[in-house]
Amino acid sequence: MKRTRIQKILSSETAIDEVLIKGWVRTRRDSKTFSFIEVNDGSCLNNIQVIADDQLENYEQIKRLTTGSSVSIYGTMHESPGQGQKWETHAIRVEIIHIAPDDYPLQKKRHTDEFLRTISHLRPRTNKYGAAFRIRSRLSFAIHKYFQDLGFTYVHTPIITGSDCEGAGELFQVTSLDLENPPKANGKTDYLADFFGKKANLTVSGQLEGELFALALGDIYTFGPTFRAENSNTSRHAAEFWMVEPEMAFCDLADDMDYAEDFIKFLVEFAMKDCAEDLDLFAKFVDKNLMNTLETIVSKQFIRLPYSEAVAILNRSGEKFNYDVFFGADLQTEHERFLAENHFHQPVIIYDYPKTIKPFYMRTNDDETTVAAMDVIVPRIGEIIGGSQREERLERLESRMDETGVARQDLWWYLDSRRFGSVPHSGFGLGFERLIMLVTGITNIRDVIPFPRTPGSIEF
RNA sequence: UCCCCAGUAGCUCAGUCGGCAGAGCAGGUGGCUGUUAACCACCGUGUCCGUGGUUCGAGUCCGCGCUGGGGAGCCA
Repeated sequence: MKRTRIQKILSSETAIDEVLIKGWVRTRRDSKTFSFIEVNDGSCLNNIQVIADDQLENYEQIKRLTTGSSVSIYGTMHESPGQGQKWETHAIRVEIIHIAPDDYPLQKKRHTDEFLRTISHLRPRTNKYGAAFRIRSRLSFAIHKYFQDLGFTYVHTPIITGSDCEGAGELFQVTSLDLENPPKANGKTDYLADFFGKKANLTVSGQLEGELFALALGDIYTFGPTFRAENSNTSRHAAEFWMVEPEMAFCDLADDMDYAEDFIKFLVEFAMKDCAEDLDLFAKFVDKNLMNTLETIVSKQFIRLPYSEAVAILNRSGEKFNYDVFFGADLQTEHERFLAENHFHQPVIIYDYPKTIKPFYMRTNDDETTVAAMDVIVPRIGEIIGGSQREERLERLESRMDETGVARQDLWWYLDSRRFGSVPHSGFGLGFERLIMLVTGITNIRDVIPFPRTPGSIEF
């Protein structure tokens, strides 16, 4: 007999005669002539309540079942006379697979997120983290569903890259050289002797390669791990994270913003429908205002605000900021959060930033001072998407590279895309962990990724 | 990298003015009960993060370090 997932049993409309349940004991309560065993198998948030009668041959052992122990239970399904659950299982046979000793670190009561982070190998066994990682899985699927249904092509851009000028932060170097004793040429490390014959790094973005495929396949997206060696110590940054980067040919900044807004709305709505039970845990215990926030995202049109107007609003606000706001200054977290949380109370897309604060590949606007860039700012998280229309005009692109100190010869292949059938195109990057934070109300990025990598921390 | 806060039992925390280390939960034993963060009684638990100092005496005050958290920058 095959095991039945608890999710399937509990969601059943009609009684299932016989079931084989395999899972882990969450808690046990003894009565006079029987014992209630709560079993969870990870397939859903809820446990199934098993009634183990004292007539069972191994009842003495059953009474020693501890939290965390693994069991296999064969029994019959019945409507539960008690409150709190529709179905329960009356055990015919309880096989104890493994008893967890009493130093099992997870207690039945609440633990802090900080403690659970020190036992990341066990935290998926808790309600909260089980729910978070089920949602993470469903949202991964939703990303593919969204783009595949629109006819986008999924592209696997490289993880190891030879270009160090992708323009987004510090890089992790990849090498097969012996770091204790590297080969030298003219007193310097000789990268000709390294694995690829030149310096290599982990990718900080698949965008540049993504553009090449958009200019061949039309609409593409990437979804994969991304690495930044920044010494960032915040609740919103990790050294290894997952990013979604769509890139669309024949697409201007307005279309780009339309996609970004529609995409976020789709994902939030998907989670609300598809992960209702898990989401309910977060609405109850993590963020009481979560459902309001999510409803607002789905129902309200995002505010679209040129950077210059954002600066004007901030200056008019009378709010005291730590950083001054003026045209040409990058908007700080405090400014973005003020706009999304205090001023508009909803997601805001800020666009047309001064070119002086943006990278070389963004398209220069007709005013010659701004570029066709956009950031999507959401309450509580801040920036969740950053994107732009790309500079498709070869001469403009080359002069921007010269201005910003990016060597043309290193990106000859990128420039080729503007040499042969160049077209207007746009794209953006969405931080997947930040999306999960938005959807669940979890406030630390370390708690939405199974085994977080941050400066000084790579356990598990 | 910078600023601020914290570190006491397996977990969550209290610890007054510098004077013998203490609760809840978890665990054990017994009881009660179609229970559901079950309940009641009893029992055990310590490198007070490390290190140096001040003091008759330091969990408590001071210096340094480590770890964790919050905020900022970098960004997704």
